[in-house]
Amino acid sequence: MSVPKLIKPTESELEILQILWTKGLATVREVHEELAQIKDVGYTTTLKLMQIMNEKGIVKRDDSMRTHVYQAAVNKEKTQKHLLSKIIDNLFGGSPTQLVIQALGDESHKASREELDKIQVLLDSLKK
Amino acid sequence: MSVPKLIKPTESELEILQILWTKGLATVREVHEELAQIKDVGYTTTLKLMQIMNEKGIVKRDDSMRTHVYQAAVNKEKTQKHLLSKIIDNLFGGSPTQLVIQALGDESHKASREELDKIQVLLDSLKK
DNA sequence: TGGGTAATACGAAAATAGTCGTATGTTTGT
DNA sequence: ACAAACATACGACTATTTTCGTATTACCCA
Repeated sequence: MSVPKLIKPTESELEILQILWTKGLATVREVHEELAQIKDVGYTTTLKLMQIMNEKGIVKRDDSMRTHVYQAAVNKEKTQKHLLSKIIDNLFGGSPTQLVIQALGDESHKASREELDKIQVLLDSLKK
Repeated sequence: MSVPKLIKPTESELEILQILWTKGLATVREVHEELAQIKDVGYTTTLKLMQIMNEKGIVKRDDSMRTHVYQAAVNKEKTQKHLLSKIIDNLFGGSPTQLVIQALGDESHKASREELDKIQVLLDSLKK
C-alpha cells in the first residue's frame, strides 16, 4: 500500500472543490460562473487554477473534447476530515469538543431543529 | 465604535498564538523552544514572526527589558469562532452540522465521555 | 575587562498563492 | 466564408508568507 498522499488545497482551490463536489462534472465556464457570484475574479484565473489543480491531482479532467470536463479527484469527506483534523490540532489544541462547542454556538450559522436532532443521534451512538 | 478588525493569523502565527494562549506571557526564546519540538525552524525565524505579529497587533509586548515579553493580543475564543466560521463556509458549505458530525467522528481525536456530556448539555439548551 | 553568549533589528532571498494578459486555435451563426 | 465568440495554454507579474544571515548592542563572569 502506498502512503495516502496528503492533500492540502488552498483557499481558492477549496472554493472550486466545493463547486465540483456539488456538480459532479463541470466545465471551467460553469465553475467560473458559480465562482463569479461570490467573488470578483477573471475567467482565466479560474482556468489557471483548475489547470494547476489538475497537475496536482486534486481534480481530473476529460480533455477529449475541446471543452474540457472536470471533476474532483479527492473525496469530499476524506478531505474535510483531514483538514478538520489539522484545525483541531492547530486551533483547538487537539480538542474536538472545543471545536464542536464553538461551532454549535456560532451565531451566524445556526443549526436547525432537524440538524440538532441529527447530532443527537450521533451523540447517542457515541455514548454507547 | 470602530468596526471590529478581522484578524486572520497565518498558520505559523496560529502555532505561536497557541503557545501564547497557554503560557500567557512568554519570551521569544520560550516560544521558540516549544515550537522547536514540533517543527524544525531557526530562532530568528520565530523572532521575526513574533515581531510581525506585533506590528499587526496580534500580540503585544513589553520591551522595557532587554528581553521582551510577549502575550497574545487577540482573544482565543473570538479568534477560534471567526476562523471556524470561515471554515464552515469554505469547507462545509455553510453547514455547521456537517462540521460537527465530521469532528465527532474523527478517529484520531476521540472525545471522552465527559466531553460528550458537555456537548449534550449545550445541545439541550439549543433545543429549547 | 575582555570575550563568549544572548537578544533584537533589519534586509532580503525563497517559497507559495493568486491574478490576468496575450497568443493561438476552434466553433458557430448568418 | 468569415467575423465574433469561446476555449485552452502559458508566461509573467504581484502579493503574501516563511525563512534566515548578518549586524549591532547588552549582559555576564572568569
